[in-house]
Amino acid sequence: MAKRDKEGTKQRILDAAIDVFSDKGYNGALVDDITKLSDTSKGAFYFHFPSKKSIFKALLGTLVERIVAEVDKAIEDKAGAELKIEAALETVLQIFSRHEKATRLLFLEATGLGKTFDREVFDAHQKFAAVIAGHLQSAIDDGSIAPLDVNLTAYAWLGAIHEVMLMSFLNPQSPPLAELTKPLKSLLMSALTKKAATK
Amino acid sequence: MAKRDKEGTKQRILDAAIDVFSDKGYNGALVDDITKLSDTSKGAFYFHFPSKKSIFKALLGTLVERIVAEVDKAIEDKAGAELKIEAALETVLQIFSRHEKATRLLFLEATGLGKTFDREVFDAHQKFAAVIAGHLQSAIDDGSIAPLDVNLTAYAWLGAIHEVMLMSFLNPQSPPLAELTKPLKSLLMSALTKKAATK
Amino acid sequence: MAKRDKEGTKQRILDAAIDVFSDKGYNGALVDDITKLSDTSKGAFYFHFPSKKSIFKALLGTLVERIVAEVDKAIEDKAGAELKIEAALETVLQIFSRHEKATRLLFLEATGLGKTFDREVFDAHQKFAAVIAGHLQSAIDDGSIAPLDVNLTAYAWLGAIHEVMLMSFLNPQSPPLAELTKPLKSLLMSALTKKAATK
Amino acid sequence: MAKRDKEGTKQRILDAAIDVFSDKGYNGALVDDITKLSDTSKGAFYFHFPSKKSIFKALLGTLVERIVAEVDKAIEDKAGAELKIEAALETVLQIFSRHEKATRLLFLEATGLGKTFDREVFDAHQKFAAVIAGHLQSAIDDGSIAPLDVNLTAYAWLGAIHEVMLMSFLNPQSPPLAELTKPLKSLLMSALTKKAATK
DNA sequence: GATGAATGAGGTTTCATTCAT
DNA sequence: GATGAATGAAACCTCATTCAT
Repeated sequence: MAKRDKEGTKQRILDAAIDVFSDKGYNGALVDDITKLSDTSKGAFYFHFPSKKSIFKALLGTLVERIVAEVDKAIEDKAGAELKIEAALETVLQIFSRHEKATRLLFLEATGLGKTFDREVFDAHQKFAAVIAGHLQSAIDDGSIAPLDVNLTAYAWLGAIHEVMLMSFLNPQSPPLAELTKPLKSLLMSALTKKAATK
Repeated sequence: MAKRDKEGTKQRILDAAIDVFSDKGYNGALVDDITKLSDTSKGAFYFHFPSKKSIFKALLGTLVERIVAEVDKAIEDKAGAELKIEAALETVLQIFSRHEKATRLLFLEATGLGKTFDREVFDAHQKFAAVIAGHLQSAIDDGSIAPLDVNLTAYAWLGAIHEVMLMSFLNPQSPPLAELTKPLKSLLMSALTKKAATK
Repeated sequence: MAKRDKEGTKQRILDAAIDVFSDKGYNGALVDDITKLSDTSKGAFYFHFPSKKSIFKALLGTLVERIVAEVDKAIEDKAGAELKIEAALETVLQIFSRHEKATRLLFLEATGLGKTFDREVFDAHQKFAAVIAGHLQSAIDDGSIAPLDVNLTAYAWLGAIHEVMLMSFLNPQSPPLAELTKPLKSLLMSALTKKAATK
Repeated sequence: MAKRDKEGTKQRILDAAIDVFSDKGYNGALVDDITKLSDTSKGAFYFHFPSKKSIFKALLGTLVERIVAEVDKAIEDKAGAELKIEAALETVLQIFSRHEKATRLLFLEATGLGKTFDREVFDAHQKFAAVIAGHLQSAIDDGSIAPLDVNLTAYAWLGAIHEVMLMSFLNPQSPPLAELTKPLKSLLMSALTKKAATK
């Protein structure tokens, strides 16, 4: 009906949904908010998605994959450089701070919904953790760092990142997320025992 | 059902509210659920609290203070021992895992509600962070550990703890939170540079 | 419990009720408002009155009688003077403007309650009309004015008075009720054909 | 029940609302009563009106305008005849007695609601008074009647009409409003000093 | 006589979902 | 495919009334 019909109604709805959900939380977001923002209609919404729940789940899945893919690609490019794990960490932080809304949605709004989305939240977090854990493991395998519980560490890192982001969102006086990236990376890295490139 | 208990009714409502909110999330929790569980009535609920929002806020405030107090006391007792900061960390973890419901409420259910409770969530997290930051600072001051950004570290730790707890809640196959306590503590501690009691 | 216990709890409640009802209307007035303003309690209220409805009815009856009595007495004193009917009219207007709250309650708040208080409202208006009609009749009987439908005239006058009062209450820029008294009296009187004291 | 009528639903709701409000008063009228009588649904009601208050206000405004317009038109037609003011008065009375429900709503049910609808009630009465005052002024201007306070007179007349209507509604034994029309008109007219068509 | 915590029926409003067009 | 008026279950909250103290 409007301008760029190119983009496709479904995509416009999905885009609007990210904004609305990340702004108001799952329950606070009305289907009407989404249709208004996307300049579509209730009918269009329910033509493309069977329910409000379903679009939220779709969003969770999609976003995780999209971000994980972006992280993977970015690391791949950067690799070879210093400690791969450091690159991974930096990339995750950068990408999270770039996709602020999506991240907020994945880590904040998706939580606290009772048992409704437990499965999806768990999966999402797990996928991120898997990326981190994978790179940690490689670093161990190639002897860059001393062995450690990669799983626990991955979740701990994820949590640390999440919390720092949360506080930066909530605290208007906090420095922008971008500025927190470097010190946070240092902090997390410092927990690793660097195997001195012996010899 | 009768006029019993005197002050008891309000407390019973608060207790029930913790259970219901931590079980179903803020929006999923019905005022009716709370009154049923507390064996009171809608009227009693609204006599003691002006709204559903208000009891939730009251709960957030109360729980933070209660837990922070418990942590403080526990650390005080233990103090003198090894690295105080280690005691603090261990205590936090223990207490969190003991007050599972309250913690779940503070760290999970209170999030994802749009901007409704931003202020309260922020305050709650800040108070916990302040405890951790405080002990980190003392450790720095007395030369136990090398200087670092105590604030950032406090939030990172809080997030790490939170995320590990979250995953342990969500993943039925995860080991109980209690078992994760020790390794998590080690992980977090390892980020600190212990000033070798030189010489 | 409070100061002038002399006045009696029941009376304090009745006084408060006039204020609250005339301020907020019947439905808008809460039993709690009345007990708060009278510095008593729900228990006291329901000890003295079986229901909210009942105190309102009691009030209607009481006020009408009190005001009618005051009018009667005032006229009696003044009588003999000029046209009795003019004295009556002036008195009614004066007394209404003195008991603004009671009047507002009787003529405004008591209306618009569906059929609930129809009987009482009808009675109240009728009693006032009867006073006016009575004096009109006397004036006719003693030949001061030409015969006319005293009943219809009485209601018309009552309505005219009521409406002028209403507008003066609602319109903040209206001159005070007291100032409207004289011109209104003239207007109403001018509808009467004064039998020139012939001869 | 279906999607029929297009614009019809809103009008059906408005029509039903007039009936219900004039029957039960504002507070006594339930939104459910209105939806039942209009054979629609709660959803339809709240789709068209944001609140119960709002439909009531809408009704007040609409009805006044509709009736005032009808009066204006009727007078215009009749004009030229005798005293215009007499035509106006007769018309108002006729129309009021024809729109009994609407009138009841405007003059009775809208009152006694505390300060909630003061503004609207004031406006409604003012608009009616303005019509009357306007015609009175013309009569003065063209020399038909002697000068007088047109505003005060307009309100007094409105009140007289209102009260007579009210009593006729409340008193089951009262003659029908139609029969009261003529005598009331005479009464009100008799207050005017007819400038003898001199010479 | 008085208190005020407690009751619970009932009211207004919300909002995901449906469906005729 | 899209529209948006309509549905109605369900939620939050109100407030007259009760009753143990």
